[in-house]
Amino acid sequence: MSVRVRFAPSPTGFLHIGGARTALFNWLYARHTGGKFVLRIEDTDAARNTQEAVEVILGGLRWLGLAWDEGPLTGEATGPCKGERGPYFQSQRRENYERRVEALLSRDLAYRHEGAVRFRMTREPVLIEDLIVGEVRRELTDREAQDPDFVIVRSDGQPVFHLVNVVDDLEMGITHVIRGEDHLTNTARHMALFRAFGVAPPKYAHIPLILNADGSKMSKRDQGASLLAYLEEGYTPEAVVNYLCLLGWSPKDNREILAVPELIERFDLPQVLRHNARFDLAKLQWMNGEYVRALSADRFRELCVHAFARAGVDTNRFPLEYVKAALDTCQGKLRTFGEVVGYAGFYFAETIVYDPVAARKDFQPESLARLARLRAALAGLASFGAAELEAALKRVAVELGVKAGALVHPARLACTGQTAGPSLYHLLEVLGRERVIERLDRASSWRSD
RNA sequence: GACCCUAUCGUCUAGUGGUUAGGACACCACCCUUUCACGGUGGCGGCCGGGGUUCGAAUCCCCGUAGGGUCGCCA
Repeated sequence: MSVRVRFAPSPTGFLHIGGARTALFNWLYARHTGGKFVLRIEDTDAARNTQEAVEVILGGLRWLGLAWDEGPLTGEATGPCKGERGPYFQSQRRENYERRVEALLSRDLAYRHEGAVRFRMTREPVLIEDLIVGEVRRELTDREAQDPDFVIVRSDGQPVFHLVNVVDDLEMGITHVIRGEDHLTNTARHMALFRAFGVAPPKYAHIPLILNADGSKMSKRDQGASLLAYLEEGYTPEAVVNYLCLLGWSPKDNREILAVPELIERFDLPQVLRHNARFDLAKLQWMNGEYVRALSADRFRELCVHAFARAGVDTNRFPLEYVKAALDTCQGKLRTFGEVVGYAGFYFAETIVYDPVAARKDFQPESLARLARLRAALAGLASFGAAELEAALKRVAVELGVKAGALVHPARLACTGQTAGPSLYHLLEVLGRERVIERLDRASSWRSD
């Protein structure tokens, strides 16, 4: 039997990082087993579902590179889809639910009550054979013991999650339900529903949840909970995928950096952990840095330009060669592209802002006097290349009887406003004589206040 | 309140009865170096607690404790 898994998000206008990982695990499992990955939109709650909200999900999955074999092609519920088991929007599957509810009603497996339809839930404990958690014997809670039945169609006629989820999984031929552990205890209801429809339930695999750094539940509003935020802050999808994989799954051989083909080859359900994991931004940043460093020069520049554009800096105002040269001095220095704006913004700023603490330290009168000597030397340089600049600076340092650092630090601050940045000599070359002289002159008139 | 899941350095994890409990991130120190980053070397740091089982428990069992989840006419 060929594997069919699905990701079934509700379009809330938001793609949770935990949801993204659920999608990833489903996708990896499908690719690993040669099965199909289905995307189904659970838009039963019409009020808060919009086309844009669906696009957020599609965009997020596409960014991560999680291509679905079946499902919507656009955010429009009545729009084009691929796959033979559609529609893939629950809002378009109304008749399926009605037909199934009728079947249950006719066999007295469900009943009408105050306008709603309720399912006759089994009173017996339900045994769940979970592929990750193992065997779970789910007993009724005290509230359920009083009335185990549950609503499957609301009095307004809208079918409820438990019903639509099961009907769709059944009709779409889903073989493995890989979802968050928050659904584990709901699974008893779902299995009972499958049995009521006369079919064996799919296999279940409940994956642990992703928690905040402090161990609390990561909800929508928490920092870093939105997948989109990582796109916006300049992370690469490869790094996010790699990091997300390592949350709740382990290749078990101490490897950390794993490319997608390798993940597909090695990922499997038995190695999924059983305990929740906390989201560690510092590790993601490190991992992203690993990927950023491995990027080609072209892709690196492209992503830098995007980051600047998002920050409102239009690098197109500058000559292409200048932009390329400027960004090339940042290669290997960044962890995320969001950082490039602060790191290399001085290349594209009219007037730079000095780090106040550094200015008090590096713009002492004696430093400014040395800077004046450096300015004179640089102004007369025949060639403004990094090698010549370095030689000139060191020559001036010798003449002044100071270490190179006594010139390097004030010069860096004067030209970039910062204490950290690209190689000084290279950034001076890129900036060019005119800008450099201009910035050295401006620094010379700096006064503490 | 009831039910379910879980528990190894701060974090992510390896470990499945005998290991000096390993790795990665973070942190600290030193080296490299024009800054930063990278890289290198070293360091700090852990089996939640208590009972068993066993010649021997991080590992198996029980009880606590803690964290998470669920018990909706939300998904």
